[in-house]
Amino acid sequence: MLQFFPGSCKLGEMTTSHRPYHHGNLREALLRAAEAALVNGGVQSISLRELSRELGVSHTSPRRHFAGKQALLDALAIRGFERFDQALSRAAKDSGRDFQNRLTKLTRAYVSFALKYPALLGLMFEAKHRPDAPRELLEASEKAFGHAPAAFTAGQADGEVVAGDPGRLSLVIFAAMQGLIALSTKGKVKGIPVDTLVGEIIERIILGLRPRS
Amino acid sequence: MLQFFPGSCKLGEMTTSHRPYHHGNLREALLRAAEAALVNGGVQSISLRELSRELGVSHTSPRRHFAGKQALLDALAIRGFERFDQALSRAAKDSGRDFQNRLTKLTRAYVSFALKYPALLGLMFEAKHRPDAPRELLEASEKAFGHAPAAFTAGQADGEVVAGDPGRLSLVIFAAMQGLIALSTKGKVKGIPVDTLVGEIIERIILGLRPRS
DNA sequence: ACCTGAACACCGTTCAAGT
DNA sequence: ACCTGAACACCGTTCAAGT
Repeated sequence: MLQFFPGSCKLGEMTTSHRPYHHGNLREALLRAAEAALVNGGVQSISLRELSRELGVSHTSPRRHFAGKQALLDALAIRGFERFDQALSRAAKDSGRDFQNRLTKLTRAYVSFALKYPALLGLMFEAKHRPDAPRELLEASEKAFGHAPAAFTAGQADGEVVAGDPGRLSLVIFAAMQGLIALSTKGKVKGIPVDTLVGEIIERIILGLRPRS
Repeated sequence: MLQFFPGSCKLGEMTTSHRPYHHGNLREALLRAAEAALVNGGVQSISLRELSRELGVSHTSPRRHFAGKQALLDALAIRGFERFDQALSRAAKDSGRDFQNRLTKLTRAYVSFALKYPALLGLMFEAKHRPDAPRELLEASEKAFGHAPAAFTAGQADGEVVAGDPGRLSLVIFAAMQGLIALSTKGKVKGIPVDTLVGEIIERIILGLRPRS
């Protein structure tokens, strides 16, 4: 499954041979192929040799772009966190200032991401929890996970949420969603669509977060 | 690291050779060695050949006890669910009838298990979510996850919990805990001990579960 | 029954060599 | 710079053979 990458051949770098010496953008191609393998057969199915074969390149070529297999997996995770951050940014932007609405939008974006890229999300968490996770990965993760606390800060300003550290309060909702996703298989838990459960859980938790009148 | 297993040599099965032909209880030994490897280096580090080497047995011997590597991992997961179920059973038994207390005990047992056997819990979930997971594994999982719904049923009878399907309501708390564990590394989230967070989250969620007066 | 050794088709990683 | 082929030390799985 060969693919074209827009702008992968820089000006003046065209080669005349039928099988070009340079792949053009091997790094990008490897990441795409690796994600495809991840989706199809899980992390276990990602093999540098197999990826190289698919891309018509020697099995040692990936070494030019990634220090090893783990480095490729980390790069995949970083891209995942960036994509995750974009999805949450959009959700936060599209929602109004109303706390419950904003939290619901944010949460649905989270769950939607998890259902769209389950294997990738698993890889992301695994990578993040590795003791020698690279700094860039941790930064990307922290950026993405900063959206919920921001919503809680706004909610407190509007008197919709009890006082307390926003990061700590938002943990409740994020943890619940993360767990719901972990417990679910293919968008359902015990036959109930996750989307339905999301609404229920948010309502329950928000009731617990409201200031006591 | 050789170990003795009580009762591993059945009566009359003793062999006189220095290096016995029969291992005695290879299945059990493999499972123990596999769990040790899991704890030390993760699922990736479990190798049938390496385990065989450790146990002084040929690398094809595991085949007599497990259909393949996946079967060994599944067996490990089933044992994990059984151990998990025992821990939750004990917690439910030791707690009184008070809903919040019982739920807290149950939840702490869950979190405690997760912190004690993080790699095993990961393996358990992974195994459970595999499309071709064996029936025995799913049964063990369902048994362990039945304790929380039971607590909710009791809570409803005492007027402590809103009406609704217990399994569905308990999902909130189980999901939150599962997620908290997933987000945490080594018992802490952002430097805050998970044990502290458990109490906070349970309180918040229980407020949301109380019937509106 | 239970275990073995050789064989097969894979891995990731290293390294001297090529353009 | 970027890529290659051979080599090394591993895998899981299969299979005919041994006791």
